[in-house]
This record gives sequence, C-alpha cells and structure tokens, in this order.
Amino acid sequence: MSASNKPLNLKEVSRLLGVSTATVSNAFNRPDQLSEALRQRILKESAELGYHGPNLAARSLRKGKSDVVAVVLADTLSYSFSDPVASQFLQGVSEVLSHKKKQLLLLSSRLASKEQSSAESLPDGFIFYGAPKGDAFERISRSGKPIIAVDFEQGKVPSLNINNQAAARAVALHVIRESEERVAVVSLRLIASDRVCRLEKADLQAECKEVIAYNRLQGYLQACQEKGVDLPPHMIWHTPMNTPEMAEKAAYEALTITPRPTVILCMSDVLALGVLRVAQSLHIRVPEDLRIVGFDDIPEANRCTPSLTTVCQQSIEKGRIAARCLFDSDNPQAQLMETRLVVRRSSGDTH
Amino acid sequence: MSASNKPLNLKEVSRLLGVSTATVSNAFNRPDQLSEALRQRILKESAELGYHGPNLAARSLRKGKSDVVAVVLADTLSYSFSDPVASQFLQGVSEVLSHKKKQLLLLSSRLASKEQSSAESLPDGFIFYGAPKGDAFERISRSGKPIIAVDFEQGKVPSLNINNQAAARAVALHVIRESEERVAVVSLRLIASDRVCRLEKADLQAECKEVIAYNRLQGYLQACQEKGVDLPPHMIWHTPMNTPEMAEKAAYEALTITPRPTVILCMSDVLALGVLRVAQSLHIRVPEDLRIVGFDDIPEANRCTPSLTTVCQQSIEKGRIAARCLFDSDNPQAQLMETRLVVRRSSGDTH
DNA sequence: TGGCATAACTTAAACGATTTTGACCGCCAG
DNA sequence: CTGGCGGTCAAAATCGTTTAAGTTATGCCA
Repeated sequence: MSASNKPLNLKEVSRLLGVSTATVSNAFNRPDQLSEALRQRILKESAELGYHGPNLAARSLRKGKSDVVAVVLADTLSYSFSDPVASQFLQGVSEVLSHKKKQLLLLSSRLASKEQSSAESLPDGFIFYGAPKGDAFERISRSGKPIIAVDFEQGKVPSLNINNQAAARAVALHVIRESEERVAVVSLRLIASDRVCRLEKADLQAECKEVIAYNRLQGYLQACQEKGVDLPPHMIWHTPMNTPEMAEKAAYEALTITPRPTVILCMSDVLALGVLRVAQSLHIRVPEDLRIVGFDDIPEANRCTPSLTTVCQQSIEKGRIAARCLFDSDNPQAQLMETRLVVRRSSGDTH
Repeated sequence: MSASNKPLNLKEVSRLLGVSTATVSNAFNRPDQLSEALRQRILKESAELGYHGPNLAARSLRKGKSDVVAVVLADTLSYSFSDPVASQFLQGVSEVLSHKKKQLLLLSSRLASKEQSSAESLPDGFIFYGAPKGDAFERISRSGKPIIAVDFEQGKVPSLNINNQAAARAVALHVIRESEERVAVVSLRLIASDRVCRLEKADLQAECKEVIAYNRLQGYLQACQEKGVDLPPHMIWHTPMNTPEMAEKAAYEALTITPRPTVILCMSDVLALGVLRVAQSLHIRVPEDLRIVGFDDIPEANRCTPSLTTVCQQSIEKGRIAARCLFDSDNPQAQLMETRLVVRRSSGDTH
C-alpha cells in the first residue's frame, strides 16, 4: 500500500521481491510457468509495492499486439458523438470488445496522416465506419492487420453493409400514395457544397463518393418512377451535415414553396426531426397535410410526435457484428444486413 | 508505392535509404536536426517504401509519453454510448483533444483491474467521468499522471462539478406551485437495488456513493420543505439505470396511484422522456394535468412534445473544459460550472 | 594558418517488457 | 554411483524507437 513516486517497472519489482524479471513476467502472463504459491506471493506483493502490471507500450512492443482495437470514424470524433447512429454503432462495438477484453481507441479518418500515424501502429485491428476521407485506409489496409469496412466497400477488405437503395425505395413506396403526390427530399451530404442548397441536374449525373446518400437517393428516384411521380433536382435539398438544424433550413425552403410538398423523404431520422419541427412551427399538420419519413430508426424516432416512419437498420447489432467479425477469419467477404420498414405515425394511416 | 508484406521499421528504412536511424527519426520528429533537403528525401522515400511513421508502442516506450488521453467512464462503454449526456461530454472532450493532436482511448472503471491495467499505463492523462466503480481511480491517481475528476470529488485530485443540489432545488421550486401539490420523484440510481422500486425511510438516511442522485434528491427535498410540500420516501421511485424504459416502469406505478401526483421531478431528461410517454399513453395531459421536469438539457428535451423544463448543465462545454484543464497546471483545484434553469412547456405556464 | 563555433550526421545506450535457452536441484531407475 | 528427468528459476537477446554524446566537415575570424 505504499505510495511510490516514480512508477515501478518489472525489473525493479523483481529485484525487490528477490526473483528474476522472467518470473515476475510469468506471474502476470503464464501461470503455468511457476508454482502457484510463488505466483500469488508475487501478485500480492507487487500490488502492495504499487506495481499494477506490465507497461502496455513495452509489452505490446515486445509481443507485437496490444489488445487495442481502433474504430476509425469517417468524420471528426466530435461529430460522431453527436450522431445517434454512430453512437449506437459504437455501443454495439464496445459491447463486444469488452467481452473480448479489448480496449477501444477512437481515430478519425479526417485527421492528417501526420497527426496520428503513430497511433495507427498500436491497434491489433481496425473498424472503418463510413467511407474514410483521408488516406488512412490506404495505409492501414496495407498493414496486414485485421480490418473491416462498415457502410462502404473498398478493394478486397471484408465489409458490412445494408442495401441502402432497396431500403430507401421501400420506405418511399410506402409513403407515396398517388402520382399526383408532390415529393421533396432532404438529402444527406451528397455533393461538395458546404451549404444547404437544392441540387442541380448535373449533380444527379456526377460521380459521387458519398455512397450512402447516393444509394438512398437512387432508391427514392426509383420509387418515384414506379409511382409515376416526378422528382426533379430542385426538389432535392442537400444538407452538408446530418443535424436537425441543417434540415430546418432546408425544410423552411421546401415548405414555403407553392404548391407545398405533400411528402418529404429524409435520408436520416435526424434530418426528419428537423423537418418535423419546422412543419410544427408553420402549423402544417403531420401526417394530415404533410407526410414525412426518415431513415435509421434512432431511439428518438419512436418518441417524437408524431412518431417517425423509417427504416430500421439495427445500428447496435451492426456494431456487434463488426467487432465480432474483425478477428474471425471464416466470415464472408461482404456481409449484407437486413433492414426493416418501420411504419409509424408520420407517414399517415397504413393502408 | 510498393506494398510490403511485413511492416517496415525505422532501422530497416534507414538501411534502405543509406542513413542512420537517428537521422530518420529526426526527420520525423526534429526538423532542425538535419538539412531540409535530406528531410524531404527521407519523408518522401520512406512513404514510398510503405513506412508510415514511428511505431507508437516503441515511441511511447522510449519517450515516456504517448499523446493518448483516456476517458474513464463510470459505467460500461456500451451504456455510456447510449446516454446522451455522456455522449455530449465525449463530444466536448474529443473536440479539444483533436485540436491538441491527442488520441482518445476509452476505458471503463467497471472492468476488473486485471483486464485493462496494461492499457492504463499508456495514456498521458486521465479524465474520470462519474464516480468510478472499481479501484482504477486509486491506482491511477498514484501514478502521478495528470488526472481530473468530473462529476465527483475524491482526494486531492482536481475536479469539475456542478452544484447538483442547488440546481435541483431551483427546478423543483419552479415547478411546485403550492403546498397542496402532490410530488413524485423518479430518481437515478441511488441504492444498491437493481430493480425499479420505491424508496424506504432507511434509504434516505443511509450513506450514499451515488453523489449525483443523492445531491439532486437533497435539492428536491429542500425545495419541497420550503414550499411546505410533503415528499415521503414511497413517492420516490428508484431506477437502476438511466433509460426511458426504467422510467416507464416507475411512471406506470406513480401515475396509477390515487390521488395522482401533480408534479413529477425526474433526475434526468432521459427519465423524463419515459415519464412523458407513459403520461401520453394514459391520456394524462402535460402540463395541464401533470407537470414534469427533467435535468441535463439534452438535445431531445427541446424537441419532444411537450418540450421539457429542465436544468442546462452544458455537457459539451464540460467535456471541453475537462480536456483543456487536464494539462494545465495553473487551474483551480475544484471547478464549479454554472447551471441554468431552462423553462419550457412541460412545467406549465411561466408565472 | 590555427583555433573555434556550427552544421550535419552517426554511434550507441536506454526505454520496460517477453521469451528462448539453459542452469540448478533433488530424486529415481538402472 | 550415475545419467536422466521434471520442476523451477535466471541470463540474455530482442522488440522499434529516441536522444545524449561523439564525429566529421565546413566556415569564419584573428
């Protein structure tokens, strides 16, 4: 119980206990290499000296593994913590990691490689969540360490995805009733613009790296076509960030044009919440005067008024699966998770 | 651009480039120690070889620092990601850390020390969020590394808190109008029980390690006393976890007794959301028939219907301050952040 | 020219663990 | 008596860096 000033190391401890460093190391790592009595003595007395186990840096340098897993987030960490979907994903990941007794290091693919390339050498495995922005993916995928790509695909790396297009089509088909419907879309980041704006014709044909937004939009367009509804680019509002505030800006614009849209397809629940709020402030009744659908099925989607019709994509489970697959060699190269249409109040009566 | 099988190390790179290891190291760390021309050559060619900077384990072993900061969460990581307040706190922390070019490692104070004591040796500093459950705090506070205690106080460690009692008193005083009021409380974890239950007289007098819940309860009790309202233990519902589901159980019980409470004081917004939902399902009008207040001011508190009267405790800013203070030696030992009463719809008309 | 500071690198010793190899001790079988 | 064997423990090499100290080479001034 004595408090020491400088942290002890294993060598010092072994000296004080009168045994070799190997023996102390074995006491912590390989119980079968020494008598149980001695092991207990070492564990007990070293703790009393203030030694709390081998230094991670030294240990992982020597062993070549650290029991640390990194989740590399597409956006800044700060943003990811504010996103309910990312939080749920991390919830699932950490649930499994704690069972596997692994630690969680959070990195951002946004960071200049310089800033964190050292940190990238520590983890034993990497979970990339969302299409990475920098060149971190390139570097790390060369390292030979286990890696999994979630919500995007790249090269030969194992991946975990949902069918965004099919799910978006399904929810749109549900909410669009007739060909006279006036449909607007509030889109996740899709183009380079950093402002809320309407799309232009060229945007729809351009190459797009934002696969999630792109695929969901394709689903919407497909559904509209099937329903005989026109969805021109200027009825698609682009938001650079997935926040209710962005959606509010878009919704003010969309809901003040004449004739007003009868349906708004939102690429995320977070966006839908913003739209909902604007509708309320404009005294537009949902779902009577305006039907709204979201995507993701975050917890709040079932609590807000009216509750949101949306697509459940099991974000927590996605995190669990990603973490489990990371160290399983015998899992399929590209996994596709099921999604489910969740019908609630915001899309009007079920038919 | 050549893909190598085994990751290169600095020594190997230096050999291939025909310079010493020190020079390569300096190229990465100390630009002033070599000519700019050579430095550029080394940086360029080593990247082409597939070397992406010094190994973190080796570097931090040698330097004694890692540029990693750990946030030690009181509960499991998994739980913390589901808690909006913790997420906001982490958002603030990560915002500052990314500016300081530090990485974020998440640990749980719950984990048996055995599981992660190695990981504890890596970080340069520790942010303890919430009163820790295990003995990690003991161990780490002895290490001499920078440390800050958030939402609790312990020993001589610098801490960051709000005045929970005063804030709880203020919000209770606001919502309680007259001495005839019937008040119920939905409490955060306060006692050892793992079920939703009512408190008993003994619980109010017992020693309590859950300082947040304890202090908020003291504030409620104080306000009741000042208003001349009786708040007996059996009108205080205990929830073992901060989730809407727990609150729903409590609220069903509380709202089906006769006479029904006129005010429910919830120790968190998350709990209040559960109560709100039950009130709606029982067709009890809020705020007309029942007034509800929360605590924390999470984003959803301003989006739900009716919006929640609550206490704003600036969780994001709290995270920022914690991260900033960690490495500032000249900050006060115990900081107290301001809170603010936020009056919205759920507490009825303002007077 | 000599002396000396300075720039540009190199050498080599840590950093704190893990692990292979081998030493030592007692004991039993041959 | 001795060789071998199981059970323990110690010595030393090694992991990939950083950095203090040392070595040249060069420029500058008296």
